[in-house]
Amino acid sequence: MSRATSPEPQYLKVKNHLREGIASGHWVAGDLLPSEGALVGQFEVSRMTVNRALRELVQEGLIERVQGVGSFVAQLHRISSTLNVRDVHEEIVERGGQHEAVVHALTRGKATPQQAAELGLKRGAPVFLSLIVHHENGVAIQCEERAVNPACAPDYLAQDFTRITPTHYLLEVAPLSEARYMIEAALPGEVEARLLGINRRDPCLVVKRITYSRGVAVTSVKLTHPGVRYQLQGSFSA
Amino acid sequence: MSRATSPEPQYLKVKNHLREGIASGHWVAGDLLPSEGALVGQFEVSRMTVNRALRELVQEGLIERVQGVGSFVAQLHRISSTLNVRDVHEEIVERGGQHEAVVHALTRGKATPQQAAELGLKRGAPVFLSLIVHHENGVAIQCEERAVNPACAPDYLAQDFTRITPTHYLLEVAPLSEARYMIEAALPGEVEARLLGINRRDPCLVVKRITYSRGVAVTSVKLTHPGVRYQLQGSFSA
DNA sequence: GAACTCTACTTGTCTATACAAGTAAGGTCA
DNA sequence: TGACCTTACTTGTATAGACAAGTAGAGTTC
Repeated sequence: MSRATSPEPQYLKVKNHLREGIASGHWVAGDLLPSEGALVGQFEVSRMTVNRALRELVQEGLIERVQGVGSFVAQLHRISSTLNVRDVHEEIVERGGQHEAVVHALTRGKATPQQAAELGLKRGAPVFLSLIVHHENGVAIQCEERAVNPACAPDYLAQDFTRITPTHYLLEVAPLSEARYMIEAALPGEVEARLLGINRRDPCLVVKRITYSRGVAVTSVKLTHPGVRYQLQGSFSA
Repeated sequence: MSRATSPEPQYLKVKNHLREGIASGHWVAGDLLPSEGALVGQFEVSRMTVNRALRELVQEGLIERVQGVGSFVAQLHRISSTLNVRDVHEEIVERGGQHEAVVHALTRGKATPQQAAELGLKRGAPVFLSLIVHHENGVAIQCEERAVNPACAPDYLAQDFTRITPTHYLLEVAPLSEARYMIEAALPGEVEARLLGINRRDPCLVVKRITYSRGVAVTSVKLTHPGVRYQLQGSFSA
């Protein structure tokens, strides 16, 4: 091998050795892996280096370790992956498309019982509401219905959401600490169908999300996408 | 508990200090964080300990580091989360429900062009096909249409899929190394509608997934769920 | 002004060592 | 047999020091 590229760090050698052994089936789920001491001897590196490799494999979910016992190949019976629920603006721009947002409503309202429950407010308490449709190259691809906790974003109603998305603005105002989401297929309501320019019998992919900042619910949002024009997709490697 | 809790490790103190500073907005996205040397002085620990804290924060996506420059608060403008695409059996059992699988087809067939492309086979090459409907407490909640690469699971057709799910079996036979998935809303085909006992106008949540083992495509599957009875959901904290 | 060098500071990796804490197995003793 | 102790081995954490590699800015030279 030429020395042009920087040499692979030692801890990566150990890590890759174990990763390949697991991927190839040399060790299968539940198997006991070599101890740190054994790997130190095999690779002639210090224990800290081996330890780093093993710790990172734990963080990646590939192995499990038990103090006093050993390291084992993790059970991989759940397929877990990173799904990015992205800011629609970034997503469109990344695809090379043109993003346009149309603000259909931006008002103060009273919390419905559901909104109150989601945001941790009292029924009828004031909330900020927005209804925005996002277009990609002129085609509507997302209807965004949002309720915002006024305490977290007092200036929400003064923003120009044709220039910055609510997602983006809220992440700046209230740092994200936690989120809950739900994905389902549903038929659009009358409003959504009209705004998206689709038939009421066309299936839609609906993402509902509540985001929290420092334990306080900031906003709940319902994103409705025409099923034929929008897919969530991703990939991962374990 | 009468026993005193073990003292918090030093690296966690550093980590939590930074995490709280970011969560509270003391540092916002893009800000320069204290250098390793500064944290060493502040916490009176060794540089390796500080380094571990910072490396783990990188792996968690909270900060970014540039050699020779410094450590910065990461831009958190994409909400990223771990979505578990679970084995339907585990999922139902965990909810306390009763799982039943009905095998409607389990045969050898010839790869359609799409199946061939997905599995990396030639058009018309032999593939194993299965069509299974999963019920929860007697109600159909998932229609599983699967094509399997015979080279990866030669005994696929001999399995009893009323006792073990294909997902579970295939994960045992071919260790998972990579997966691609796609989630969309769509109307069911005639077969899916009949098997799920729903109307052809009822929206469905469709998950398509191709899984790989050691770089070889093992199986492609289309999971159709009645929109009204099934949701993907999850949560995460950053 | 432009190109260059030097320096200070940063992160990236690695070592040798140390002690703590948890587990398992074997031996001892009542 | 059963309770206890010892021992060997494992992982978890922490240290002080070292060198490599990358960056930015100040100063120097042309």
